Amino acid sequence: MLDVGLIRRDPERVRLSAKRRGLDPAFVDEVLRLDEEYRSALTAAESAQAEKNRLSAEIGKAADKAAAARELRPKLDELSGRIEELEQRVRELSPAERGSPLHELLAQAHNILDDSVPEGNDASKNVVVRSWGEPPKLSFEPLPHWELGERLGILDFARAAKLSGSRFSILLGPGARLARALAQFFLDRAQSKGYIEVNPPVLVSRDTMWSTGQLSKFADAMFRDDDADLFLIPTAEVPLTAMHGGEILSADTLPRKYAAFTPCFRKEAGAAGKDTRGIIRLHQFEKVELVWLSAPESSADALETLTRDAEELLRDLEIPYRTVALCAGDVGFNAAKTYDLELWVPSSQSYREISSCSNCTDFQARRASIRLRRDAKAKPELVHTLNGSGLPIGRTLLAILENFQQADGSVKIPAVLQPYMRAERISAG
RNA sequence: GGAGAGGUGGCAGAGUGGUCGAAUGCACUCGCUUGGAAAGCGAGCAGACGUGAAAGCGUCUCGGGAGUUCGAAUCUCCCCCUCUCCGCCA
Repeated sequence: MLDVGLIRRDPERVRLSAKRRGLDPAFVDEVLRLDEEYRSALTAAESAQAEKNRLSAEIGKAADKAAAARELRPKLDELSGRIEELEQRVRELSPAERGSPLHELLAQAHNILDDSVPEGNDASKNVVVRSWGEPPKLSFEPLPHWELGERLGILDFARAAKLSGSRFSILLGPGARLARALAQFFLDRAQSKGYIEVNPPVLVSRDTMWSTGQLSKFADAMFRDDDADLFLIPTAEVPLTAMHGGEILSADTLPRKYAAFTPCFRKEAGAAGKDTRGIIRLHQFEKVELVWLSAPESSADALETLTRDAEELLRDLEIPYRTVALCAGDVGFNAAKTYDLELWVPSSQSYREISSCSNCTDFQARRASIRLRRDAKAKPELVHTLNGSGLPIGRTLLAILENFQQADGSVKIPAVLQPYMRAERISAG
C-alpha cells in the first residue's frame, strides 16, 4: 500500500513510477481529490465531537447532573444528529475503510519503483547483471527432465494425475531423497548465514494474505477454504513477513532474517497451456524462502546480500545461472526492485527463472504495520521487507537432472549434495 | 465438539457509569547523587489520524464489531482469541 502522505507531498514521483511501469497515473489525481474531501469531512466531524465532549464533561462536573443534563439536552441531541451524518461521510471517504474509493485506489496502487530499476515494458528489457558458469557441452542430445525422470523411475506424472489431476508430480526413491537433500542443504546454508529457521502455518487468514499484498490482486491464483476463510500460501513470504504484523521491533534486533521450508500452492490460472510438462510449473511445490525485515536505510544493501545468498547456492550446486535486474514493466506489484535468478535448462537451451529476490521497501510493512523504533524517544517507523527464494526444490531438482545427466542416462549428484544423498549418482533400475 | 475462566499500556496489575488514555510496581530514557557503580531522589515514557512552522490543540483506540446512555475500560448483544477440564483425533 502506498502512503497517502507521499502522494500528497510528491505526487509527481508517484505518477512517474506508475508511468515507468506502464500503468495509468490518473489515480494520483483521484487520490488527491478524495484525500482532500476526506480530511475536510474529518475535521468537521472531529470538531463537532469535540463540542459534544465538552458539553458532556460539563454535565459530569455539575453539582446537579440531572439538571445540567436536562438543560443541555436539546443542544446535545442536535449535535448527535450532526455527528452521525458527518461520521457517515467520513467512513465513506476514509482511506482506512475497506471498500471506500480512496482505500481501493491506495490498495491497488503498485509500489514505487527504485530509481535503479532499468526502463522497459517487458521481460525483453531486463538487464543481465552477472552470470556464472558455462552451459555444459554435452556430447549427446540432452533429455528433458520429465523424460529423464521417468526413465530413472524417480518421476511419475501419470499416477500424480490419477491422484490430483494435471500439474502435480510424484517423486520416488532417489528423486524424493534428492528433494529432501536439497531442502536440508538450503536450510543448513541459511542457518550458517544467520537466518532463523521457521516452520510456519501454510494456511493463513484473509487478513494475513491481504497484509502482504497477495489480495485482492492475486485472489484468483490461490487455493482456499471458504468455510474457514483460510488460504493456502502461494509462498512462505506471506507467513514470514506477516509474522511481525502489528509489532514495533527495536532497531537493534534488525535486520531479522528468516528461512522457511514449506509447500506452496498456486492455481496457475493465467498460465493455461504454459509449461504443462515436467515439474517447472505445478499447483503444489516446495521451496525454502528467505525473508528479511530491515531498517529502511539498509534495505538496498540487504537486497544485494539476499540475492548473493541465493546465488551462492546455485554456485555450490554447480548449476550455471545468471542474475537479471527486472525492468520497470516487469517488477511485481509489491516490489520496488527485483533480481531474478535464472538457471540453465539444457533441454530448452534457455535460462529459466528460479528465484525472485525483491525489496518491497515499506509497501508490505505499511499494510501489515511492521515498524521499528530506533530508541526509547523515537517515533516508530515502517521497516522494509525483502524476500527471495533460496531456493525452490522442484526447479533446482529439474536443473540438476538436466545439467548433470550423463550419456548413459544416469545423473551425477553435485558434490555438496552427496553427503545428504549418501550417493554419487542416480541410475536407472 | 461440550463445560468453565479470561482478554487493560513493553511486562505485571488496579480500575464495575462521569474530569480515565487509564492507579501502582517493574522495565526503559534523561537528570541529580557518586571517584565509578548500585541504591536513593526528581522528571519523562502507548499508538494512529487531523491541525499547526513549532509548542500545542483536537479526535479515536482498554481483543474486534454493534448497541444502551448526555457520558462506557466499566452495562447489553454478537464475533474472535487465549487458558483449564472433558470428549475425539494426526
